[in-house]
Amino acid sequence: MTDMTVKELSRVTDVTADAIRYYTRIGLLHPERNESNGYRRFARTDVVRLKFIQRAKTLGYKLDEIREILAASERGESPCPLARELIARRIKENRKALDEALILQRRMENAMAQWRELPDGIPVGDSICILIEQATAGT
Amino acid sequence: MTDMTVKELSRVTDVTADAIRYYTRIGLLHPERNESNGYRRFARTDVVRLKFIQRAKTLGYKLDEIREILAASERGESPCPLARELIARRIKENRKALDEALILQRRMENAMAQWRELPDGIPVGDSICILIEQATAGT
DNA sequence: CTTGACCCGTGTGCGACACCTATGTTCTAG
DNA sequence: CTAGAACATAGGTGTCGCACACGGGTCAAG
Repeated sequence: MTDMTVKELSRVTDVTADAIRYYTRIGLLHPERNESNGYRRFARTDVVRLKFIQRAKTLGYKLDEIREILAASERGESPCPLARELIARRIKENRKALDEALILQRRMENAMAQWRELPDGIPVGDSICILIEQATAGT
Repeated sequence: MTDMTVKELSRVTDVTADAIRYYTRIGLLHPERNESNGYRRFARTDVVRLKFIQRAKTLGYKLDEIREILAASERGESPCPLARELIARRIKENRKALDEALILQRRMENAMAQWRELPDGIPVGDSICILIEQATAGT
């Protein structure tokens, strides 16, 4: 009786209907189905669950990690050790991506700065774009 | 006669065969086909082209941007104005991603530090994982 | 009863490949 | 000359987190 459709859950949680359907597909939510029309029927507990998912996402967890955390919780186990373990991995991986993005940023900015002194060129022979070739000459 | 197979081009350029096939599919390379067995046949110019693609990638260009640059070059136009324009966009977008990754990194590290003082908890009532709920309490 | 405004479900697309499967080809030993 | 090993190829699927498109269903107002 207190069940909600995708759209209603969307309004309450401020999560798009598409995202909710996606979460359902990958097993983060498991609504029942309305026999007559096949629509998903979400319970009140799904509101709590979905809000939790949003929170976990802001902490960097991936959706399949969130699924594991939810699963542990459903089994009555403490998901905390898992949460600690997983966030350590997220921190490490994000740092790596961060460092790579920083290096790329510097490389791009250096190239653009260097190019301010250089004229455009017409492709000749094996040259395709002199700017790009010049900026990556050392590789 | 001087044509190469995917694998040979792969060895020469140090680009995986899968990547070469992918580039072919999306139109960055356009090899001919061996009539008898359907294999791709790359010319010497494709070596230059593929090496250029690699260089452009290290500068952060996306593959469809590289395709535009190559296209301009093939038409005999200077691809340089385009290259300048596109790198400015890459710099902006990468900076945005970078900033978001930095914010996330801080959020994760703060959470983990905070959690060192907190005990694990068993899920009770609406609580799924007290650590995650506690760290995101302000949102 | 019909028109129109919503809403639903499933399926596809994105980016840049890596990996897998089922053939197909070439090389080698006997 | 051939059986089988060893290698190469093409095409398809999986990745991540959704957004978007398509075709159809539902419901109230007129």
